[in-house]
Amino acid sequence: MAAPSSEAERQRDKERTRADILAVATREFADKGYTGARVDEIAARTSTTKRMIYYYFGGKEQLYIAVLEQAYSAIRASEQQLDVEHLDPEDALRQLAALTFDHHEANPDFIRLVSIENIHRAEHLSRSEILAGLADPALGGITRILERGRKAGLFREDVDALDVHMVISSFCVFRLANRHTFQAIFGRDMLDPGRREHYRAMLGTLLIEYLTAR
Amino acid sequence: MAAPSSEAERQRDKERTRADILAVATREFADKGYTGARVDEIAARTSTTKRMIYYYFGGKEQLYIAVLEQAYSAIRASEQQLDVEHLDPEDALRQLAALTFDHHEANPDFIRLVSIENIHRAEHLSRSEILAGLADPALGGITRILERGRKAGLFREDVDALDVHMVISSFCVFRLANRHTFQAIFGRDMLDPGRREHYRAMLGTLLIEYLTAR
DNA sequence: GGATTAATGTACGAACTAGTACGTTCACGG
DNA sequence: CCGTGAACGTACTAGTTCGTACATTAATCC
Repeated sequence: MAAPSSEAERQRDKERTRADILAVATREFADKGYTGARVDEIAARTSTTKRMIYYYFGGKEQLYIAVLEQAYSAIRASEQQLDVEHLDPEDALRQLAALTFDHHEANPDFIRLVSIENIHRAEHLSRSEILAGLADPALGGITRILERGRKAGLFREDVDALDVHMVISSFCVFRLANRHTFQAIFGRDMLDPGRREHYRAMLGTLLIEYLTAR
Repeated sequence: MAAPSSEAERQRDKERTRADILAVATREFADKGYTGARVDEIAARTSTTKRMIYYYFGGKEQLYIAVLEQAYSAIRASEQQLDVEHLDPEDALRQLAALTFDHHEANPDFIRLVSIENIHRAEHLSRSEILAGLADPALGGITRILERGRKAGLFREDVDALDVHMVISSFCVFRLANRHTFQAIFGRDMLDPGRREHYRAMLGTLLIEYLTAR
């Protein structure tokens, strides 16, 4: 019975096992934090065993770093698909902000991982090798829009792309990351679909009014 | 040798022991997170023993809740001291934003506790009894400023106090809570003293330009 | 000033958790 | 079709961590 080496369904599959572990680990770490996550729990939810986690990743910490790297890479990849060069600066920025808004809302696990990593003072991310490639995708688009806007005399000069990125991120990240204490204290769910458009538009206007002031 | 019951230095002091534990626990929880914090470590850093943690607080979780409650109470108390009724709406809002900015910067442990509590989906804060008193101090000032600004025809109508509070918090919280990954990725320290005034003024202008648009 | 209780210290245990030693099975090249 | 190594499973261990039983000392009340 010749081996069906033509992929599809093999009993032993390096890639699939690795991906399975990584997916389960992502949920577990995002859910419980690095310290709260349990290797045994991750193992139990995979279709393989704990032994394989150590076989493929080496240990809990390396697994966590692999999770972080995959999560960041996925987000940045989707950010790079943005094309707003054909729009005028104001609309371009509104588009970009709205897209980031959508991205964050669609990826709550990523936001949680970022929060968790910040609790750990980014000690794992700092050691990661993918670090170098993360800044550009996030800033490139903003930089070009800002340049065009300034050349047209529309935008103020005392703000750089990183500042703009920070405002966008603050707004989008806070809405997800802090929604639980916010909800507990103020009784408002920042993710309520009925308020979604309000916030999405608000961020764009906030940016534009600030950048075009005077 | 009659007892020096006139306070000052007693060997056994309910209040002092409790306060000591609470202070040490605040640092430990803010530093390591709820799961990462170690009861033994907290005990070791107090001038008393682990036994006392269980004697006064009952357990790790109750201690954590006590830490949360104290931290929130302290912050809200300082917020209530704000008095900007004598300023015109624009300056009043700028003042309020700047004060929040300063508060957050001065209390990094509080910000970390909030992040940590959000990772746990506010399950502890939700059960706390001080919850009811937290919303008002944070919103009262903004509500009054907004009202005055609207009556004067200065401010837009489609934004409420909670929205404004959210923008202020996003900005201030993000700057502290996410500074580590931000620094790792972009190489910029959002807490750099040289950029402090820039960000502090930026938040005020951001709000005012948005609220007074058109 | 003796009894009572509040406050404190010590030593220990039961449960959990990351990691590993060792054994097994499947795929694949020759 | 068989040897070899990659992929996988089981059972265990060493160390940690929350919590407590038990013993003790200081303050306070009558």
